[in-house]
Amino acid sequence: MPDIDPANKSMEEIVALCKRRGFVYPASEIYGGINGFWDYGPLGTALKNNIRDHWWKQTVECPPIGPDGEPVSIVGLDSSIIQNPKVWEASGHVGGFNDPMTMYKECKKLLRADHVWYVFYGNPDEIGKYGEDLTGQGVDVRSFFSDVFALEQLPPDERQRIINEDANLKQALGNTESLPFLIKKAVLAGSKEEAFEAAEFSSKQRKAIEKHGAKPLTTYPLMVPDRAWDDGGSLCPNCESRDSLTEPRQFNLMFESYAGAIQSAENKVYLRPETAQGIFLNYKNVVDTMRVKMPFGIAQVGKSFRNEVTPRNFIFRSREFEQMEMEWFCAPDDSPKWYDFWKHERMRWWESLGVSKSNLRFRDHDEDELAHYSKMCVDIEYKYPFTAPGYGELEGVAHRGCYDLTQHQTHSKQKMEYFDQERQVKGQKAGLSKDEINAQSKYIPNVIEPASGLTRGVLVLLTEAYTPDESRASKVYMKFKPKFAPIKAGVFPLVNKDGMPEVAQKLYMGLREKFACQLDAKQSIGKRYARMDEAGTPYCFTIDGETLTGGTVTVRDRDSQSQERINIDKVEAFLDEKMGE
RNA sequence: GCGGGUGUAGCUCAGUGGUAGAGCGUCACGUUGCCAACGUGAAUGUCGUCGGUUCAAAUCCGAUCACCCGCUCCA
Repeated sequence: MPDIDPANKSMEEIVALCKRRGFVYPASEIYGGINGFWDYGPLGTALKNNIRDHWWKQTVECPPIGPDGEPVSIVGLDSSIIQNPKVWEASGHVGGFNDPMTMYKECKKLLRADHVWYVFYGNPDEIGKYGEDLTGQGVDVRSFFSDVFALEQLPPDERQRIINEDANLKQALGNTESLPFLIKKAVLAGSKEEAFEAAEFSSKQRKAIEKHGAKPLTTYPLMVPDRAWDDGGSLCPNCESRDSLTEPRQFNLMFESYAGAIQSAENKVYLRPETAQGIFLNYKNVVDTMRVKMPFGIAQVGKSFRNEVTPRNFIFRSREFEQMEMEWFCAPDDSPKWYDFWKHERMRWWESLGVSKSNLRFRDHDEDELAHYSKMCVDIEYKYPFTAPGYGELEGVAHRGCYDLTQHQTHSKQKMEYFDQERQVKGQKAGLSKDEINAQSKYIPNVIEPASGLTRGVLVLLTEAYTPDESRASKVYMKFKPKFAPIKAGVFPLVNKDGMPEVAQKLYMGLREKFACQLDAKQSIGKRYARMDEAGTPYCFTIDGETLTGGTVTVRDRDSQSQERINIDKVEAFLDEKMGE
């Protein structure tokens, strides 16, 4: 029984085999490579295409049966990588996710600046020198903090009254994502405990603050995310050194380019960081032209681009990668049912690729790590050699609510509402009022998004297939499920004479019309088997003396290395059957 | 971004200042009777790149790039 635990597989050896056998090459290698990019060789391309085709077939052409016993309906799409830049403003990718990073000079710990809280010691005049638009909402920081500190002196009831009357404060408090909201809520609360409650700090944030709180602070420490000042009273949660933060650096996570020959701010465009937005952009087109009705899905496979801070771990995190995403549109009140359905459906799908159950798991996201768009999210994780005994993300199934369509409705001024006629009819039959019927049948759909990394899928199948075996000549073989193997069969004359090559040639010519296969008469039979083991070819057909007299060939099984004889006329049917399994 | 490590033939690696090496693989020819058999022969390198020191650099120094490990990030 081969060892299937990725913890015992060496990433380095997998990378070496990938190069040696033409699965994955370093990109632009002859120029010294380029950080974060990889090229897929002939076998890697075949493997990737096999996974992609299977996903497309199982998602678009032959989708599963839904939880109600009805077949689900999903259509395909191939949207442009470059879209109107407003798309990324609406989606929140511009602005919201250019995470600034900051580092403690003392201990070299790197942090996301918005995960750092800065502690002020309470003198509004001091703070005044940072007078700038801290809030991003046109609120001058000097007067803002003066206001806040003035408020702090007042009894809670009085504070609340003033906030209610102050349009500026109200506005700041209106946006729950905004910085002033957190600050003000924290400051205006009556105690530290209350501040935590009021500011709705997550457990993680709380912990960081608690650590600061161990130091002598004023009664109401101000936790200001998103900004660093060299003299701003910061305290490293790691080494507890004071005031040693560097200026936050802007990390631009989207690739930029210019549409048109002249580079200027007006024609700046972005390479998409996810395929999903292309689907949302065409949601209306699909509804209007494809006779789809709720619930339904739109699927897309394609390249995406992210300027990862640290591309690492082979093709696991590269800056150019490929996604297989499906956006499932449904009525809001049906969304938990579909979230649950797709969560389990996607896990089944990965298992159907031959990935061991023991190497896969679900991981539900904590509330405080959810993305801006997401209500619920679960990752399907795989135990990669470089994460083992831990796991790393392979696919995310996110409940995106109506976030994206609402955003696009707001930004584009195009109606994204769906009128659900089935619900209308149902309402009429139930004798509901017109208003009630409208309320139930008019809605912006909710979206469940199973988004998997195709290139991560390649990595998983490579890892999963990689099987060291000291007992065989190649010392290792790639145990792909036959359906996904880049080469399905080898055809070998046992020796290159006595009419065997001619028979092998004939068999090969027939098979190649249907299967990716290779004819090989060179060198010893053992070498040929060994080569096929490393390429992961599941079956090898060998023409020997008996073929010439009895019309049978041997089939050599990659995994067991055992042989059986079958009639040469049955080879195609044999492969057909094995590929279907 | 930081710290550590590595970089020599397709792969694995030896080579600590004096002519660029081995094993495996690849290719050709011969052989072959089911698991990298054997014989003969062949191709393959700006020693990651750039610069410096030196009569002389794969080797010493500096910079840079890529990969690996750890930290960190990953919408």
